[in-house]
Amino acid sequence: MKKAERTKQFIIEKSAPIFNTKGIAGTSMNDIMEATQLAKGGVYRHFASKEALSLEVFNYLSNLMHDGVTAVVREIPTAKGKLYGLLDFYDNRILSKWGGCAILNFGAEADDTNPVMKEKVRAAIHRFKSRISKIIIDGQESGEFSKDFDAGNYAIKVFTMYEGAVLISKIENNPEYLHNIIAMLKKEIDLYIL
Amino acid sequence: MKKAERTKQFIIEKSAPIFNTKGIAGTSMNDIMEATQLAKGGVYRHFASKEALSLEVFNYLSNLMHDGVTAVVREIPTAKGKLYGLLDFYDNRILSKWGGCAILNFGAEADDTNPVMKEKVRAAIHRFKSRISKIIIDGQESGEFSKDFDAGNYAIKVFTMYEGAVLISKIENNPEYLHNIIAMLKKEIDLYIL
DNA sequence: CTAAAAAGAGACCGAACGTTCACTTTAATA
DNA sequence: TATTAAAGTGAACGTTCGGTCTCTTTTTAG
Repeated sequence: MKKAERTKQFIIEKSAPIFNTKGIAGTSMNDIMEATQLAKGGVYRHFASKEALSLEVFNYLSNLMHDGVTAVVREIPTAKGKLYGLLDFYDNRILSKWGGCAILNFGAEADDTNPVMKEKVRAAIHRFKSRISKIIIDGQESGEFSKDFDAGNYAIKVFTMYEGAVLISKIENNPEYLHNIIAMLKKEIDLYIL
Repeated sequence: MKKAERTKQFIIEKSAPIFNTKGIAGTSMNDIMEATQLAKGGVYRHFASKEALSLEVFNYLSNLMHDGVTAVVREIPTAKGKLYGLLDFYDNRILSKWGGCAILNFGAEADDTNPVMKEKVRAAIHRFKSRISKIIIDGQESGEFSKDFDAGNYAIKVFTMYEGAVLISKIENNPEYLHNIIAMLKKEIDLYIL
């Protein structure tokens, strides 16, 4: 009863970097068997299909990032500090870890072919944007940020520049691109501090 | 002697939207046969492998965009006009056409697994950035733009925001995201007009 | 400790995969 | 128009794919 849940989680964790680097179509169940050292039946007892596993893997990666940011942001009192902390988190954790951003990898693969995954990615993007917007609006209400700070606009800017920077950094093998983009995004925050 | 080249080009053009939407791993040679109405041997006479075809498809898509921008930019005299024209081109052509941006699609799939494709994507990104930088520098030399306009920085900003905007627009089925990002990028140009 | 229930192993399935090649058809040349 | 070279066909190959199922092993509960 408890073993099953542990094994299931184990499979998800071992599969995550594989799906995130090789893609869903590019990952075979043999890859999963090799990574988990389980036989076919051992994997298929916990997941109905490769597609079901891939969905749980995306959930796992998405939540991992979300929870990581949550832990960082919770410890910081100011809105500016929260935004800086969030940006630093993405600057430091994404590139080296598990083959980059899951939203980018799964999103680019799924958008035209996989409506179920596409919806999951959509939800993850929404959560990402909402958190940034909320921090800004809270900061405005507490008098930390100017009312000119357009929360929605900035959130989208963070998302787009961040995803683009992850892409170019990975293709160029150079984390400086992401680092510079994060620096630009920080600079923009400072413009609206009262 | 001439037929071969025509057929080869025909295969590339028919395959391009398939690879761009389904990915390399997600595209089968049967898909290509169906799209071209050719038999296996008819395709394999012109391409040594699926991988070879995918590389030529990326070249084709990359050049298509590049040449399209070239044609637009050539007709416009001012640097500001050229940048606006370039941005409008990407705003209008990418989303509806063939499943989005090839750099994003092929780049996200290839970065961890396909060094040959990765290098091709790298070159395409470089060409993209170089063109934008050059327009800005020319505009500075002609006295149209301020020397404060950081060409390299802006080029990277265009690339990252554009790719991120394509991603979110596709996932959300809403071209407005890309449209708004293009508008933001245009606004930034205006800051540096003398 | 024993019995029942759950978890895992791995042989097996049909289908789909990328690729090859002997052959037929078509296009180019003289 | 006849000849020949090139282009295209499609059956067949071995492999790998995702997935199933029976059987063994391990865990859990009484």
